[in-house]
Amino acid sequence: MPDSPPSLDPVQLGAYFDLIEVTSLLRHAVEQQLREAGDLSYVQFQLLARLGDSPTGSHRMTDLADGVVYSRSGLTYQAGLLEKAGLVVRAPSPDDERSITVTITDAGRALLAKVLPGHIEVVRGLLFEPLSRDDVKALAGLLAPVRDHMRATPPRSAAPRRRKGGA
Amino acid sequence: MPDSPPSLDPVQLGAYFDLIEVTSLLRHAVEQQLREAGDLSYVQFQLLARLGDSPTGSHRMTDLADGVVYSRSGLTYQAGLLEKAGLVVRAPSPDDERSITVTITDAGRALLAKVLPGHIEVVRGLLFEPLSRDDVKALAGLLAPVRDHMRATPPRSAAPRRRKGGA
DNA sequence: GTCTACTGCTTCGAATTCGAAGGGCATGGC
DNA sequence: GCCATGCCCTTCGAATTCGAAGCAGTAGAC
Repeated sequence: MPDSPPSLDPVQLGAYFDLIEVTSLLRHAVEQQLREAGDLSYVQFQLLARLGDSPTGSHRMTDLADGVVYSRSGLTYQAGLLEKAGLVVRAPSPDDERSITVTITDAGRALLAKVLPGHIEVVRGLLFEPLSRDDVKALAGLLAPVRDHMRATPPRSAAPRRRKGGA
Repeated sequence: MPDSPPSLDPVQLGAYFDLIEVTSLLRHAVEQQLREAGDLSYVQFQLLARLGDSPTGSHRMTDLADGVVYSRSGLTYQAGLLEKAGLVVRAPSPDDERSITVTITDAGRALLAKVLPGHIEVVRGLLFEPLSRDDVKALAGLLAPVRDHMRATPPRSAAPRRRKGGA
């Protein structure tokens, strides 16, 4: 069974490469800013931001891990750091006894509020500076379906190596 | 000195979040595929791909590091692994005695050829599946100026806190 | 009621990452 | 020619990451 032609369009290839490079550069810049502004790593910031966004200020561990695309063990580690720093609190979920609910503290909100403007400044300066309002709209319109598609796609396992006789 | 309003448009925010999530998911999927197909990390694959793309099959260490947005010490480590695996060769540059030229070997090219189809398959299936040809063109058209802008922006230091008085 | 399968989080060890510090070559001023 | 400055790569230590294994709690079958 012959593979499909093993190459992407030059345009696709360029888009893919640029996507990787752009996010890498953005991530490095953002990490540096967060480190300087509040001694936070990007993951930590993402976690705080996600908690701060929640109406209750809380999330389950697993949901947080899925939200920021992170391993569970890594999240345990980071949650430990954040808790030790007094930025979040962990408590067993009243509902599921095995579940842990993470809640942002006032200190966490304060730190978030402190670093957020600088963060946004970097993102705007690097990512949105060369884009018009319509450009951004177009970009958002392109990314949304991709995001949904990726979320829907079997997230982990499902190794296609499985040569099921039938399929 | 009043800051600009410290928030991004909802559209901008959505685009930013989706960008991060999409690349994170893509990266995880790609890493898993590369690991299974050829026991390569993403960085290693990027390095091999970059070398394979070069007309000479070679690059200086620094250029490689800049190309894949990586730290120099990290590159030294990875180059060591790749060399130990026989996928690349390191040699002092004939020109600059202090510079090291990394060259991909036949084994490196072979491995690259072996994992590339699967890699492309994953990228196409996750990133380009929900996008039309015109969508991809639009995406490429949006990312290119951002990439150039980021490249032009002071790559490392130069904390933008510097209120450039004159220029 | 009990057993089995599944979910949620944590611990553990190994691998990777980065920044700071160090050693060697190159370039321009004198 | 000689020195100061800067670039290029490497070593070093500390921090972060992940997957596999382990420990609970939950849900459904019987």
